[in-house]
Amino acid sequence: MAIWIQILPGAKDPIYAQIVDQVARAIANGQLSPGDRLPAVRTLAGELVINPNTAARAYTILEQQGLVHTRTGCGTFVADPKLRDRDLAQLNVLNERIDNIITQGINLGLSQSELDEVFRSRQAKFKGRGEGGKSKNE
Amino acid sequence: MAIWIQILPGAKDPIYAQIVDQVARAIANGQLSPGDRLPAVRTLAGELVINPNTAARAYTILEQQGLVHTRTGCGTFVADPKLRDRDLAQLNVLNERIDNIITQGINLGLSQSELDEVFRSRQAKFKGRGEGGKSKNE
Amino acid sequence: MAIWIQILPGAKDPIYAQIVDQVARAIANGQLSPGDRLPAVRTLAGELVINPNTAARAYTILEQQGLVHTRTGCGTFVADPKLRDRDLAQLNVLNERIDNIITQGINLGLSQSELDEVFRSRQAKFKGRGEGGKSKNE
Amino acid sequence: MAIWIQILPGAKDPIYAQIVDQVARAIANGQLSPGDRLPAVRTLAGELVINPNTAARAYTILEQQGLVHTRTGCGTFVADPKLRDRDLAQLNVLNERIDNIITQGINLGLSQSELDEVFRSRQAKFKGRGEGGKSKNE
DNA sequence: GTGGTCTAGACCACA
DNA sequence: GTGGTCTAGACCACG
Repeated sequence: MAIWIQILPGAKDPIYAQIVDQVARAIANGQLSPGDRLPAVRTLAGELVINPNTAARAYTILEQQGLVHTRTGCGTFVADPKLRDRDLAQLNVLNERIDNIITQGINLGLSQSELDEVFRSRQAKFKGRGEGGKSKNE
Repeated sequence: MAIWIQILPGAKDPIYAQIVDQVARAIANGQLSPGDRLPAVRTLAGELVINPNTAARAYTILEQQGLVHTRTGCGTFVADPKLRDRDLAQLNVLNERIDNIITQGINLGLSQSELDEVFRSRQAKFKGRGEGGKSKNE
Repeated sequence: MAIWIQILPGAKDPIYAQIVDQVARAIANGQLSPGDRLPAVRTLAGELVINPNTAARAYTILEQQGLVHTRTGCGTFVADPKLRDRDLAQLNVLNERIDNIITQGINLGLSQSELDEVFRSRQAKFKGRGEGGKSKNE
Repeated sequence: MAIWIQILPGAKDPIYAQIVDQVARAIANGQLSPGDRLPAVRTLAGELVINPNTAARAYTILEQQGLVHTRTGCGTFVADPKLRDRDLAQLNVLNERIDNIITQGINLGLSQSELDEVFRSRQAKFKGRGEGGKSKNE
């Protein structure tokens, strides 16, 4: 698997955040599975033509989020979901972000049913994981 | 109506963005209606103890988003939703943000049905507007 | 208040971690109170004769831990304890660290009562905060 | 007794440190008694699927700490506690680590009594050794 | 070869 | 002036 991460130079998000987003999304939709190895920091930096520090920063954040685990001298790997700690603070962040989206949707003129439909259609693209029962108490 | 905008010291968003968010949300859930007048820039800046430039920047962004319109010498008013045109670029931004939320939810361990439930419960808090007729063809 | 942080060049902990530890300790024992301003990144870096990036990294970690909040263009301030999220994952880390300490103490030849006495004597030096009732449900 | 050491993929500590910690803890709580033989370096490395150098490094550190002694050609054995001398430098390290724990506990919102209770409850799990006579003057 | 740390110095957004 | 981001390039610990 080559490197599928893309950096948009004109984006408002900083480079390291773009990497974090794309890796997180790949994990969420199953393109990356637990145990999969991410490209080495220097490799990724070389491919994307960015500084290795910037790539390393993205990996550090992913590790803090519990999505990957890193072993010096060995590499960076997608973490096992069973080992991820559920962070209540992150759930609050999620609620806040959902409210912001609903706000934007309404002010864009979408009705509630339209917004709901949009949400479901986007969600349908994440069939790789997430369904199949409450993972909360596993 | 006094000023109900709150600047949170621990927030990650810059002050001007917090103002934009809260005004947009107030419009979305009906706390602010079309034609309502926003406090003057100087008034707002005085109440929140912030730099007037910061307050002015927030109003500028709200105007760019088409949520308010400003009459020099008169004040700033909530815009009429019928006059807002749906910006395709903004819809793309919305889709992008929805994908980010779904990603975060899944990686937090929520199933699709759980995530859907969370989305609906947050949406229920925006009863002021949004439902009651497709605004698509207005 | 001048800068009281000290960097030990021969320490095993990296510089940024030493700063984090000392600021966290100052907050814990009341030398720093909520709302107090930390020295600017560049100021601290200049005083300690380290790179500004290293100082900034320490502040970033303190912010992630919820001990300080940072406002670009304004500075870095000790956070209000009431606004700090209680992180269950951090409690697990705490338990792990306590087990490590007890292990080290026992293998050093201390009896349980001796170890207990040591713990209490160190704890007595943190009278600034922490006592006065369960802060859990406030 | 088979090998009970576990390498956790998500741990922040390097592999050799994880081995040191677990052996030290097993000695502290009595799972390993003086004279017990540790698995050979090659055996341990084979079972844990790690580099033999890594396993050897762990044993070297344990020997430097005085917790085990190695007889070339014979094996590695848990040392007799009577032969361990208390290292003043190590006691200072212990105090430093205790201070760090108290700091973290207070900043997590625990009161002194709560923190004390946590410490005692963890300590109760180390009943195998440590109590039953001041080892101070041995 | 892997990631982690540090330095040096630049540019930008925010207030 | 504040912190945030990025680059360039060096050194070290781990395996």
